[in-house]
Amino acid sequence: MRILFMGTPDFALFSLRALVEAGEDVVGVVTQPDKPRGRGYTLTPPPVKVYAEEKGLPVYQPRTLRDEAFAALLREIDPEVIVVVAFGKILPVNVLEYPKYGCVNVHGSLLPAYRGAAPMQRAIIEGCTETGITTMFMAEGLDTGDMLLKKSVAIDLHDTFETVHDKLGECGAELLLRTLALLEKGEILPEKQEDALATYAAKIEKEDCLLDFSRTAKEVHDRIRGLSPIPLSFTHTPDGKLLKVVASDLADGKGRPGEVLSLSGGRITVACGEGAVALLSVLPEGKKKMSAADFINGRRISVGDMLS
RNA sequence: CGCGGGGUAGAGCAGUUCGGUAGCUCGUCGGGCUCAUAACCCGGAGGUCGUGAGGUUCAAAUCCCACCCCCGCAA
Repeated sequence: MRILFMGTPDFALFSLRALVEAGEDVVGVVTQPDKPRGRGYTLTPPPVKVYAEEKGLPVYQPRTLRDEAFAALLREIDPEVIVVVAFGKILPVNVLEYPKYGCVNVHGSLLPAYRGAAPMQRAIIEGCTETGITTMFMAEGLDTGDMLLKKSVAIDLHDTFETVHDKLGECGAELLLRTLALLEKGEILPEKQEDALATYAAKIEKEDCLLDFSRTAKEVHDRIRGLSPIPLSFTHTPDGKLLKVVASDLADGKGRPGEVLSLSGGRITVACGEGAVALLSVLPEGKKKMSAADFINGRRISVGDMLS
């Protein structure tokens, strides 16, 4: 099959790499335009572009898919199937309808749960013990298309966005290959989503990252790991400085929510509304990630301090 | 020139405003206490203070100049 791949970040790379390594006929890669990022607004290419160029694949970075220029490009490339993984743009109807085999999307949740932008993070934050990958045909609505294949992946108490992201990335790649193989043979049965059961995983906003220690220890811990290592949850030390939290664990103890209960064992134990969490690794404002032990040794925190 | 923080012993920091060759916590090494210990006590080692046969000065980690590197925010 002539495959046109559309994707942007690292998550999409798992799938693109799998296609390439499986010898699939990837005839083109569409990704977001380079964007100014980081200090000094350096123009940075998306990960998918970097990889695609390494492999000598044609890369396209249209500003919009909704013009005649892209329609013409599509006819020129003439894909039989379009694979979309974390692309970051909505596909217009004319694109959705173009390929003979349709547009296949790899989504990081067990649909219809967690439709939307941040399914992995939301699943962890909400304490799920299971999530997964769904491949589906793309439809006009947001992640509403008919489902093709599904595979679940466990989330354990110490998984983070990073570990789940990688597990699902690999799982997605594997499922994508199987989906395409079955699709080509016509041996796949699309299944409608039960819209009544749908939930949404909204994009992560800054306010999602502020820790609320009045919640239960489990909820605080789930939020910390669901946002680690990107973008990281945060709180503030008594001097008003930002303190991001990289890693945590559940702990024993009780006190006023946000109160630092103990600094022993290289752990910063903080009281929550119910129970306590131990901060194991942090990122102070203007500094780099460090262990809680290092932060403690620098004397930047004392027992009794309130984090907010 | 988007905003900002920083480069001082293996690690995390203080000291720089008011120049006078450096201190804290941890680690490490040795000794002690203890049934024992990641606990405690005593002692030690370890630093060209990012770079510059730079500038100012009797004297610079501390002031000035240039350069290199790291990081946070915002996108």
